[in-house]
This record gives sequence, structure tokens and C-alpha cells, in this order.
Amino acid sequence: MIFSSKAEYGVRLMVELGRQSPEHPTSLKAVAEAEGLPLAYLEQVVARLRKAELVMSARGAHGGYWLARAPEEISMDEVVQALEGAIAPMECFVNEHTERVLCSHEPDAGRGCATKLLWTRVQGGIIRSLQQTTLADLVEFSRRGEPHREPQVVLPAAGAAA
Amino acid sequence: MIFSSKAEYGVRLMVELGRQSPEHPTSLKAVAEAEGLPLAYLEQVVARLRKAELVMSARGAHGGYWLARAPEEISMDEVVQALEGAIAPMECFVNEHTERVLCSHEPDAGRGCATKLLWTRVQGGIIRSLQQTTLADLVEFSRRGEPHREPQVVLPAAGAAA
DNA sequence: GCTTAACCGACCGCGCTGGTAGGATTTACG
DNA sequence: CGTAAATCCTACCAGCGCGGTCGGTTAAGC
Repeated sequence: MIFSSKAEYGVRLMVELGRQSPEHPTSLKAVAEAEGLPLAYLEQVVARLRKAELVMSARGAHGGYWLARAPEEISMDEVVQALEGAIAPMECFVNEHTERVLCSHEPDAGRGCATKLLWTRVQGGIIRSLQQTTLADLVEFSRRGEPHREPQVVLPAAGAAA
Repeated sequence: MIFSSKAEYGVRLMVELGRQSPEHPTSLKAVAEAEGLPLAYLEQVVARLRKAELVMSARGAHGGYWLARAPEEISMDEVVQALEGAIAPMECFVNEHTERVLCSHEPDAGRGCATKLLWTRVQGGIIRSLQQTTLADLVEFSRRGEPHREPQVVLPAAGAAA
């Protein structure tokens, strides 16, 4: 699995906030009930979004959360990054100083590291997909039913590699 | 992290095989020593590639492994798929019948599931990157030093989401 | 001062990942 | 035939990250 449930929950939360007018804050409890998610866990998730300054909060009664910016100005790249940490396809991509076996990339006797080329391309593919999608896209999509059905990529079934 | 070390090791193994002429089989021991990887673990990795019919094997003395097809005919999509299983950005993408909280996608009261849209796009980005790269690309890249330096995607540092 | 809700940190079971161990089977070679 | 070299197979294990809970503290409204 590529993304953990933190990403799933966090994105849902963002969409939920995007559906509200930013006038009155939305309580986590409301989101948790609407989406059927554990409240206590949502707290941890939203904390990341707050640290990343994607949402703002007000404490006390009638407090809650709202988007720090307009949904059009929030790229999902930022959101996922805040929730999951750096988007790295492979260990060595993020942790350059831990000398693991995985990371014999550089000192590979001068020849280019083939896997690094591959992971770089994959990483590019992911980040591009995320950057091209804004929160507003998701909010709009969640409003109407299913509009113009995304051209879903054909992928071979799990085990069958043939 | 997106891919596990199985993918890393497996891809390296494939590149290593691609560098050899397919006349004489290459022993795992040779690969393990060349790449500095644990032999016993490599066995498990290569087993997946064999089941996916990406490599062939001969037992006994002077046995070993070789590519089942020419490197040009092997897309990294197949390789990674064989090593990691299905490329799914989120739990519910692969396991449609386990009724987890995550999977309240469909019965979402008629409105489109926003996260599904996002994960579908991401999945598309990944699979496209993998499909567009063949083993031959990696083998060639590993032969010369570092030729035309891939345009690496700019990604903000780990913690800093601002 | 009670209620609501954000905030914070500690804790915990479970499953998966990365890796080891030990053996069984097959083949080349002398 | 015997031995060495290799694939093949299964079981096992430690560590750790993930998903989630709990208890408590602070802050704001009424």
C-alpha cells in the first residue's frame, strides 16, 4: 500500500472542511460522525494539517477547524505531504545519511544507479499527479454525483503478471 | 515509503541479469556479491520473478538465472508488480471485499468519493511511469556513467510543508 | 463554573518487512 | 558414484510502523 490511512482520513477531512463555508468552524466531532471515523485518531491527523498551516483552529465551545486558504489554492501535493511526510519511493531517497545496504547508490563505482533512475521517474509521476489536483477539484467532485468519469488506468490483476 | 526493499533488490537483480549475455546463467551468489545483498533473502525475491515468468532458472552446478525475454520487452511495470503485488495507493483499491471503514467509498449516498478520484490519479501517474520504462533503459543507464541527468522533480524537504 | 472542544503525550496490539536457518533436490564434473 | 554447486522450499524470528485508545490539560462560550 502506498499511502496509509492518515492520508485517507486527512484528505476526507479537508474535503469536508472545503464543503463548509469558512465562516463558522467545524468541530472534529462533526467530521468524525459524518465520515464514520474515530475521533481520537482524527485529532492526530488534523494536528499534522495544522502544523502545515493548511487548516486553522479555534478552541473552546463552538470552536473547530477551517481551511487556511481557499480550496483552489490548496494543491493535494501539500496535503498529502503534510499527512504522510516526504513522498519517497524508496528508503534511501529520504534518509541520505543512514548508511543502509539499500543506499549503495552513489558509490557504485562511477556507473549510474539504475534503480535510482526508476524511482525518480515514479516519484515524478506521483508528485505531478498530486500537484495537478487541487482541493477544489475534490470538493467539486464530491458535490455532484460522478460527472465525467475519470479515465481509469487499466492495471492487470494482482497476481497475474503475464 | 512506497516500495519495499523487495522492489529495490529485485530491480537490481533484473538489471544485473540484463547486463549479462543470456547464454550462460548467472548464479544468485554472484549477484549477491556484486550488489552486496544477502543471498538467502535474494532467493525469496527471485522466486517472485520466476513465478511471474520474468526470469528462468537452471538448477544444479553451473545453474543460475537469466532473463526470460529481451530487456527491451520487459516493462518495469511488470517487474515491480511481480515484486510488490498490485500497485494500489490505498487499502480499498485492492481489497474490495473486506468491509473496512476505509471503504465507505461506494455507498457514499450517491455522491462521488473524492479520495477515490485522487488515488486513481496517483495510481495512474505511478503506473504510467513504470510502463514507460523498460529494463533496457535501466541496463543502458547502468552501463554509461550518468548521461543526460534526469530532470529530478523538485520536492520540498520532509517536515517543511510551508 | 459548567460544557464544549482543541490540544497533548503516553501507551499498545497487530501485522508486515527484512532477514535467517536448515534442509531437500537437482545437475555438472572428476 | 561422490561431491560440490546451485536452485528450491518452508519455517521461523525480531523490530517497527500503523491504526487506534486513553487520560488529562487548556481555552473559550454561556
